[in-house]
Amino acid sequence: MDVSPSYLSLLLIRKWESVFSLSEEETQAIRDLPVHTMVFESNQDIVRIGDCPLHSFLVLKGFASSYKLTTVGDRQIMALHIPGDIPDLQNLYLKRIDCSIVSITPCTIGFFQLEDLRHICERFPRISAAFWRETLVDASILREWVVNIGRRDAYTRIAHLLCEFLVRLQAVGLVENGTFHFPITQANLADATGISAVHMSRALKALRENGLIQTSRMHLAVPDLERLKEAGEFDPHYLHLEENAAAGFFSAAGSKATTVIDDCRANAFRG
Amino acid sequence: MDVSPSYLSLLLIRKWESVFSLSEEETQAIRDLPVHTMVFESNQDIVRIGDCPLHSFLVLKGFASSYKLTTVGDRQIMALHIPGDIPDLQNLYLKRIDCSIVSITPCTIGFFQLEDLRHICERFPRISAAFWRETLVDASILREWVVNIGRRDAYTRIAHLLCEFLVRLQAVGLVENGTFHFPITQANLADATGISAVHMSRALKALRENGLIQTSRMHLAVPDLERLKEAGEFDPHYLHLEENAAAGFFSAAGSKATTVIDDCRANAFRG
DNA sequence: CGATTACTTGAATTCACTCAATGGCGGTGG
DNA sequence: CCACCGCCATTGAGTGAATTCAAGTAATCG
Repeated sequence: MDVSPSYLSLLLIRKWESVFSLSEEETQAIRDLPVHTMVFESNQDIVRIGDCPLHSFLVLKGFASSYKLTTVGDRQIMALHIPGDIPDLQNLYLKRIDCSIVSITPCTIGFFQLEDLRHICERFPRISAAFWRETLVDASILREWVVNIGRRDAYTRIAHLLCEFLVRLQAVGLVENGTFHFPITQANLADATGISAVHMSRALKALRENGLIQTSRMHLAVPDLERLKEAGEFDPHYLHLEENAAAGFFSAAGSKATTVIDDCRANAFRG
Repeated sequence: MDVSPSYLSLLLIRKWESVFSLSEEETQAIRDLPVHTMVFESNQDIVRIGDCPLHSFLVLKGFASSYKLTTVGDRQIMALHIPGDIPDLQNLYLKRIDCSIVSITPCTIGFFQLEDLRHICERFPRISAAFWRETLVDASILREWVVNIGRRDAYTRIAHLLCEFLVRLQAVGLVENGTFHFPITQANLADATGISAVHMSRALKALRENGLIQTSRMHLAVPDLERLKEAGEFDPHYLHLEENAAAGFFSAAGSKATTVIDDCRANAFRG
């Protein structure tokens, strides 16, 4: 599949209009953002810790993760990125990249210049706020991860992570009947939850035996989301979805707001 | 001690000028931000999870922490806040507060209206960027916390936390000869590192016996920071300090940049 | 001075880890 | 088409780090 640059902007616009209704001029500015598409294999570093960033990128297809290595060589994943995410948006105003980002499945990535983005943010406060908000939601997810890893046992922790993943995928239309494409190894899940790969296998088995999940090679099914939420102590508030009322941040909002381009949604991510 | 509103703005200005050099107009806008000062006892909630925020606040004196409770009642602290921090800046563009913030020592707090802040950010892109950057650094710290809690053992984890605390305090001039005011209970430290209070006691003892730290009731001394850094696998890059070069984000920077008001620094926080 | 809170220490337990071996699946190449 | 290799997942056994429970000490405060 090929992905046109203009399609990229649709993704961004769609994502935000639930929160900020953008004017014609604003959406046009986003459309004009030059984007360069690239495809990655699994397990390829997209950006590396310590580098000085000139670009940022949007995930169009596939999953990626942010991670760091300890001096002992252990790996910790601190974020999972799904289509529609801008995993390294934080680099917009940070000089050095503080964590590496790697594709965990084959990925289609849209790169753009940070400088271009900074210019847009300077000119359009509302777009700036929309991007800013993205990074704030990411931080909120990180806070929940700290709680999850710090205070919940492996079983609960994994249930929580899977709930989060499902709900986020749902928000971009990648879940059907509680089932979604899930080509993520147990080793990756272990690195994301701070447990060992062996224990991950055992805990997943327990979740399976309790009927909370069904796993196949490439897919994961959640027959009863409510039960999984309960098992994972999952409360979706921290994801800050469905906050359309937040549009009120700019009460005297600009000119004519664009209507959503809805049909870009469903077909978008599915391969 | 009393803290004048104008003093608050000095704090902010000082903090940022190392990264963004602000124009007269911009510093004035910050000075004009109406601020309301308030004093809190230890262990008082300053903001509560679930509320809809209208204000944000700056820590002027004392320490605070962001936390959440699990359904079992366990507590996890996901951020420690020191003077100069704006702990809930994330609420600027999030509708609901996703974690509570509590004073862990007596605190002097400066409140301001989020609406006022949004207006400033709309008018001054560089101020917006400066605030934004604050939230990005907070997120970077959260990522490191995920690594710390997820992949390091208790001993290393605590050493790391103490290093971070020391380095951050150093940046606002609150450390003398490796010694700083540290009226934080072991229970709080335990909640911040995701271990039990009992184990915290044991691990601190080990750190003491290895000569890495000296504890007294209200103070903590680090005789050899390099050794503690090594023990904690601590690399300060993630704090994104000393990035003055980042001023280059706005190459065609505005009018005449203000000079630092240096003397506001040392006397500021000390009680 | 008694009450409360913070810290320490010991003992037993448990959750999760490491090490190690095995089984399954998918791709590759003879 | 089958044999082989590599990756991933599983399972068992033994270990270990951190937990809970419990008791006791030290410091602080009204």
